[in-house]
Amino acid sequence: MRQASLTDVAELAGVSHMTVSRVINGTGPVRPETRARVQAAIQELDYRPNSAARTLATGKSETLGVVALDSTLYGPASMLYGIEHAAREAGYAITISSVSRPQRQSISDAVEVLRRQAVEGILVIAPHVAAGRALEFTPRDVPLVAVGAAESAPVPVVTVDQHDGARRATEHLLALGHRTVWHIAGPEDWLEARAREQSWRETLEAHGIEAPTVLRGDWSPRSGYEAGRALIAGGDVTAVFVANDQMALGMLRAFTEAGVTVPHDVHVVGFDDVPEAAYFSPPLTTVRQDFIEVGRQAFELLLLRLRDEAEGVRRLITPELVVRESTGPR
Amino acid sequence: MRQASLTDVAELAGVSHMTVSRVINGTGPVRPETRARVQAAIQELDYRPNSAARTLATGKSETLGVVALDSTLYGPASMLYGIEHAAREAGYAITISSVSRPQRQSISDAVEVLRRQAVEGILVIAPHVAAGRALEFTPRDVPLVAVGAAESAPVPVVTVDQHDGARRATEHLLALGHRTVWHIAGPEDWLEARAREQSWRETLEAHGIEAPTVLRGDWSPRSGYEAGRALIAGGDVTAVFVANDQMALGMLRAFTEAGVTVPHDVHVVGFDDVPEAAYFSPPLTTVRQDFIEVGRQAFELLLLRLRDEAEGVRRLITPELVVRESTGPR
DNA sequence: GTGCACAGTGTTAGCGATAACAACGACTCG
DNA sequence: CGAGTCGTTGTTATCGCTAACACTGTGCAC
Repeated sequence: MRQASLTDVAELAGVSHMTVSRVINGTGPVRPETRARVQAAIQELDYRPNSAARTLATGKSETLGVVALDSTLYGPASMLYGIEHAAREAGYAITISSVSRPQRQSISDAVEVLRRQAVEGILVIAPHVAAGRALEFTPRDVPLVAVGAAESAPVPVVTVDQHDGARRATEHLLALGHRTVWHIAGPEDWLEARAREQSWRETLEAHGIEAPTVLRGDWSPRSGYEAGRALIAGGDVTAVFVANDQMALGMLRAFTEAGVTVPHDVHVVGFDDVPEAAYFSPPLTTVRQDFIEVGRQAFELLLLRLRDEAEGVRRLITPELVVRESTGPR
Repeated sequence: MRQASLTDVAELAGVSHMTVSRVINGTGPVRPETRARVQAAIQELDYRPNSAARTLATGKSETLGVVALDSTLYGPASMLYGIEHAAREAGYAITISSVSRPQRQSISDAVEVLRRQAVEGILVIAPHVAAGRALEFTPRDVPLVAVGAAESAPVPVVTVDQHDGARRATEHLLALGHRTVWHIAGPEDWLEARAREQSWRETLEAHGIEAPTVLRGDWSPRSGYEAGRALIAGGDVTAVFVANDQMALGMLRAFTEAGVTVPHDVHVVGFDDVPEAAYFSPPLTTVRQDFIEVGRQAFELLLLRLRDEAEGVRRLITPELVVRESTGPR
C-alpha cells in the first residue's frame, strides 16, 4: 500500500485535511480531543508528511546544499561534518554535491545541481583559486557562503586565518634561533597554500631574511617525502615549515631514512593538527585549525545571509600553534 | 523576480506548458523549430525545473539518503565519498544525515529523517552493533542497504571481508616465526572490531596457539599509544596485530619512546592502509580496504534493491595485505 | 477517396501539502 | 438582546510539474 496522505488521515479521523495539517504543524487552534483523534489516526496509518508537497506549497525546502571536495583530506572532510552537524541541529537537511577536481566549471556545475534541488542556500567548501573564480560568476540571487579561503570571492566567507597561522609557525622557528626557514608549500591552485607561502615569505622579510627557494608538494605524504629528500640533497637546512601535516609526515620519514634527526638536526612545523600529529616520530609542532568551528560558523553565516544580513561579512578564525617535540630542545 | 516556471516559459515561447515539459524531458515528439523556440525561452528566463514539483508529480525524487558517521575516521569518510561519487554519476542526489553516536535510537532517527525527505532509498554506513540492531527494527518497505559490517542485518549489505583481512595479518606474522601474536582491538561495539578480533583468535587457535589477552582501544592514536605502553610493561611481546592504522601509529610512538625498535624487536601490522601508513616510522605493514569500491558497490546494490533484485544479497570485498618495513627483516 | 497511423500539440486532472478566507457556534459586552 | 470576538473547523485555490487522453493535420495504403 502506498504512503498515507493528509487526506487519508483526515478521513480516518473524521475531520478535514486542514485540521490534520494544523495538528502537524501546530498552526491554529485545535480542540484537544480532536487533536487526539488526529494523532491516533497518524499513528495508525504511520503517516509521514511529504516534504516535496510541503516544499511546493510553501516555497521552503529546509534544505541546504554543500559543495564539497571529493577527497578524504582531513580539513575538507572535517568542515563538512561541522556544517552537517550544525545544520541538523537547526532542522535543516543537507544535500551534498562533490567535485572531484576543483575547476571553475565543475564548481559551477555543482552549484547548479544544488539549485535544482531547491536548496535554500549553498555552502561551498572549495579553498581553491578556481573556486574563487567560479564564485564570481555565480548568480547573486542564490544565498551562498564560501567556506575555506576564497578571500576574493564576492560572497560572505568563513575561513581560518592562514596568514596568522603561517606567521606564527615561521616566527616560532625564527625564535628558536634559525638563520632562515625553508618552506614546503601546497598546490599552487589552493588559496590556503598560497596564503601560507606568502605569509611565510613576508615574515622572513620582516626579519630581514631573504626567503629560500620554495619546494612544492600536493598535500600528500609522498610529496612531502620527496621534498624532504630534495632538502637533504641541498644540505644546510635547519628549519622547515611544511604546509600541512601529511607532507610533514612524509618529510619526517625522508629525514629518518637519511639519518637526519628531528629535532636534533632540523626543526619541523606542520599545519592542521590532524589527530595523528601528536604521535608522529617525533610528535609534530603544528598549527591547529578548528575545522568543526569553521563549519559551524559557516552555517550560521548562511542563516544570516538568508535574512540578507551578511553583506560583505568575512569571519576569520584564529588558529593556534601547538608546540611539540619536532621543534623541541636538541 | 521569482523563479520562472514552466508556464512562464510556455507563454514566452507561445506553446503550451506540456510542450515545454516534453522538450525538457525528451518525452514525446516535438518539431525541431518548436524545440528551438522553447529552448530559447528557457535560456532567456534562466528557467530551472522545480524538483519538488517534479517529485510530487512523479513520485520519484532521484535522491538517495546516506546515514553517515559524524566522524572523520578515514574509513567512514571514504565510503561516503565513494557513494556520493557513484550516485552523482548516475544522476542521483545525496542527502546525508549523520549520527554522532552510534546508538540504536539515533540511527533509527536518522533513517526517519531521511524518509521524510522522500528519498528513494537509504544507505547506512554504520558498522556498529547498534546499527545492526537498529536495522532490524527498520520497516521493510524502505529500500535500504547497509555499508560496513552489519552482517546480521536483515538487509542487503556490502562489506570488506574483515575475517579474511585479520586472518592474513595474523598469518603473516606467524609466518615470520613468532610464537604468538598480540592484538589491539577496536571498540567492542564496532562489528569490524569484533570481526577482526574473532578472526585473529581463530587463526591463532588454528595454529594451536592460545590467544593472549586482548587490549582494547577506541581507534584513536592515543589509545594505541596507551596500549603500546601496556604491552611494553608486560614484556615479552614480539608481534602485534593492531585493529587500525591510527592506533598502530600510537603504538609505534610508544615503542619508540621506550626504546623498543620496530621491526627489530617487535613486528607490527595495522589495518586500513590510510594514505599516511607508508610514511610511518617505520612504514606500516597493513591490510588495505578499498573503501571507495565499497561505496560504489553499495550504491549499485541499492539500485538493485530498488528493483527488488537484492533479496539477501551480501557482497564481500576482499582486502589486501600490504607488506612494509614494520614486519621487515630485523 | 476513405480510413488509419502517427507526428505534433493542447487540455484537464491530479500529486500532497499550505494559504486564505469563510462559516458556525458560544461567549462576552454594552 | 443584538453585535462583535474568538475558538474551531471546513472550503477552495494554488504551488509547478507530469500523466493521460483528446485533438488536429498529414501521408500512405487500399
